[in-house]
Amino acid sequence: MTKTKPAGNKPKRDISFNPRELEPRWQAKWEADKLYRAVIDESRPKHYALTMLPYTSGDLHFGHWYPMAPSDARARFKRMNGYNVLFPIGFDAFGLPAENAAIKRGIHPKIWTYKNIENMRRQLRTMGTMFDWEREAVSADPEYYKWTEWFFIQLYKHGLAYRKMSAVDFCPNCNTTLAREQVIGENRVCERCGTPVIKKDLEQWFFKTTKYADELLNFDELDWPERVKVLQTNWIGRSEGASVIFKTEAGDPIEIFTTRPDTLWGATFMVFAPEHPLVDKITMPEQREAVEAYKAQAARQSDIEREAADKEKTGVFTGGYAINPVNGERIPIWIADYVLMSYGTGAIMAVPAHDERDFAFAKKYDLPIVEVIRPEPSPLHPSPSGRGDGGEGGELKEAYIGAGVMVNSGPFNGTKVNDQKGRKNPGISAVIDWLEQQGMGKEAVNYRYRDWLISRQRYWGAPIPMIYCEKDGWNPVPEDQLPVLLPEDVEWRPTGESPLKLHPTWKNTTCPVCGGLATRETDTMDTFMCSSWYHLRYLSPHYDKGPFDEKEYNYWMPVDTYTGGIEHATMHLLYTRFFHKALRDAGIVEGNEPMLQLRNQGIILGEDGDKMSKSKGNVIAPDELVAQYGTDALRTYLMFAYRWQEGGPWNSQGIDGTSRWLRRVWMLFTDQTPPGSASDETKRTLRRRVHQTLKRVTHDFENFEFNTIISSLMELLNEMYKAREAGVVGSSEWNEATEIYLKMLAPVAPHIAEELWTNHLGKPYSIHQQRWPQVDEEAAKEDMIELPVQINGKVRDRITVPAEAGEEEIKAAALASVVVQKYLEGKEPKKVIVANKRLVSIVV
RNA sequence: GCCGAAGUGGCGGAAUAGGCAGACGCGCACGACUCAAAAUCGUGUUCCCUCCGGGAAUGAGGGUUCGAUUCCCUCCUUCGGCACCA
Repeated sequence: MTKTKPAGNKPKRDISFNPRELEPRWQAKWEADKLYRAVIDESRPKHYALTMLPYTSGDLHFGHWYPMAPSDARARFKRMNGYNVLFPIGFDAFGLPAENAAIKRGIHPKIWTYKNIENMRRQLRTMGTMFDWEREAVSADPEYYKWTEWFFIQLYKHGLAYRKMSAVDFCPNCNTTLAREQVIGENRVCERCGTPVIKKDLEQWFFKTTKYADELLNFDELDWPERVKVLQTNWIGRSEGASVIFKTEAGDPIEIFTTRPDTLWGATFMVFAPEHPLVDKITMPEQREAVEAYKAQAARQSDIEREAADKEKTGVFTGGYAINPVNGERIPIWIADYVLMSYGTGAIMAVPAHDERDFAFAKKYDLPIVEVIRPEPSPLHPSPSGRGDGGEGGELKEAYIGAGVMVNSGPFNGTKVNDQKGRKNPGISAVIDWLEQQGMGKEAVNYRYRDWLISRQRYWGAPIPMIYCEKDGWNPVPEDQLPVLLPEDVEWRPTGESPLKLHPTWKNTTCPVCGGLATRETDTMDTFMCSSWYHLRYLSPHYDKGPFDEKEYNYWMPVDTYTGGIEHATMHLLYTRFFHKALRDAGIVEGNEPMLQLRNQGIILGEDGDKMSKSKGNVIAPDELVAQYGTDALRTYLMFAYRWQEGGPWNSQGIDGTSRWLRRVWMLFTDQTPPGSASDETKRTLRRRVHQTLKRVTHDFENFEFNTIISSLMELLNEMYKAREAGVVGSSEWNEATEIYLKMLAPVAPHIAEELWTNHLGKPYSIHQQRWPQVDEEAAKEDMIELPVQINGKVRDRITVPAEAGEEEIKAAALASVVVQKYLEGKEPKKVIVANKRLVSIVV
């Protein structure tokens, strides 16, 4: 046979491609062979790839597939690159839906949860992931939550868990208190159920997350998305300033926090939150009635009403006065609901001339306004801004917030103030130093961040292992008595009250200190506590001498790559960082951060562009699609169709594209094509394309650019079809191409790659134990390069030159072009630029 | 109001370091195969014009540059977060 004619070379088609048959077959074999078992191997570098564990809702949907399948592909890629990869999975198994099912349908949460886990395990297996199932951990197993309880006790012993009475967020639908992070948006709704939360005064357990506020703001060791870092930074809300002690006329100290100590001389009144403890003491008899009425009204209002920024300010005078320490002025004390007890000290100095809120308040109640920062006249603004008549002594029209010079400020007159915060502002810095010398105040930092409220008035969670005794107060359950098991014989009230409270005997116990009668804490822990350390439990899920086996910890931790949704930026991702730092200080773990690299996937929307939800009827069920197209097609669709970090709407026709591609891969590898006699040039070109693709795919895997991995593989497949037509089959280049192609395919479509590798190419099982191929840089290089030639910015011609041609050579070739000559009309070009050997630009 | 991200064909999206805009795929159109359809294969597919050839175009406007999707400024739109935070 000489030149292979396409027509005479119709390959015999193997139409046996049947993912529904081959996928389960390989899944069973891999599992039987323990192919993905991850065990410590000091001879290889480790890679801990973690994806957020699913809640046991009972059904795996695209919200699970989308982070997991591409993460699996990347974990497989890492494994082929010589890493010993740990890619575990488990279940976040405590939580309210289980309890709601119990209330509604009378199924015990434990039964509901574990039945769901069974189904989810089955679904997860159909995904074809390399999860090491022997490391599976379930947070509702006593062998797991024993250690959740143990961690609580360790935090308690290190002073990081405490109990306090305060006004807390309460979800009336979920019937439990919530952490501040779990109250979402300006409507202040419950993170789980969307019900607006209310405030309640309750005594609850907290973790001292604020102790780590500053450290949590430091992301130096983290390769995390900028977005997450910004969200966490804003959430913590650090502001720098000073704390200053004012005094009441009776001499009681009033501590305030201010970011503008440079405006202290302009404080013309003070405002307390209505709940401030000093209010009763300073209120004069004549004002008592009005103050009480105002307090009552503020208490009745919801937080949403009260915190609405555009609401007109209201307040009442207490009759009491304070002394401004910097100038001895006697200034009135008001109460107003725009001052919140929950931020700072619940009391402020009001500087109406330089704060919008204070200005509005002063205008409304006709309180004095004293200017203490005067803008410096500039050529652009000859008259100081904010003034009604532009002149000295004129009335301010609005608060002036900007830079200027201090006036009416005693020793600081003439000091410059810029618009920076804290010590970066010379005026603020000078005043802080002075306050400290005078003993009137000190430099201070305030945070928006609050301590983590951990108590939940629910049954289906890890019990808080604390015991209350009339005599000895609160004490932890002795560690040798852990776990405090959830009782199973409980009754459900439709009201949602915790069955632990109602259980007749469970809460009765003995005091670990005096041995007398005592009661258990009946609240359970926030489930975010369980998920704050699950990555540690995966290390040794059945270990019973501690939460994890140190040998495993030392080898695998920290997590190298963490994937999951951004919705947890200020919840789970902040909690788990806090948790790790707290454990570090308790001497339990090492290192400052638990997860070094984080990547967030986007969201797959319904075909209509809306969020997938049962009520909208736009949910796409993975189970049906696996049955129809096979797992490989589904995995590759999810990688190909979107920028992974962004997501987008589901397109049911899109999956035909990847399904077709895999079929074409199958055809190319299974067609019986007789060897041909392709030209050396054809073989060389094929080899070049293979190594160029390999280079690109390798790069894209590292960078989570899954969509271009698939498109590169599609392009190469098209090239390979052309090369086959040109008779390249039978050459060493062809054999190399097929081998490299399947290795590149293996992480994304593990089943078809294995079938073709083992059963059609007859290579040694398993492709998933092969090494990732090396890029041959020489082979990837082009011999000849084509350069566009621009004349005055427009492409007019193309020239082909040897890849190693120098700039002068390229210039000469460009100027020799007939087309270029035509445009030059015999004139000399003004400029000829050869840009990075990618383009020639001629200016005439 | 403040902070952040993003705007590219009918659609999803590509475009090392400022260098050929629209790769790859979906959809659509036409053709081949077929009695027919599906599947498959092939060709075409940003828009406009006088269709040889030329012009315009990456949310809008301006700037830097031989050259801008990419850098700078102003603005618009969408999405996300925070919000009386002293």
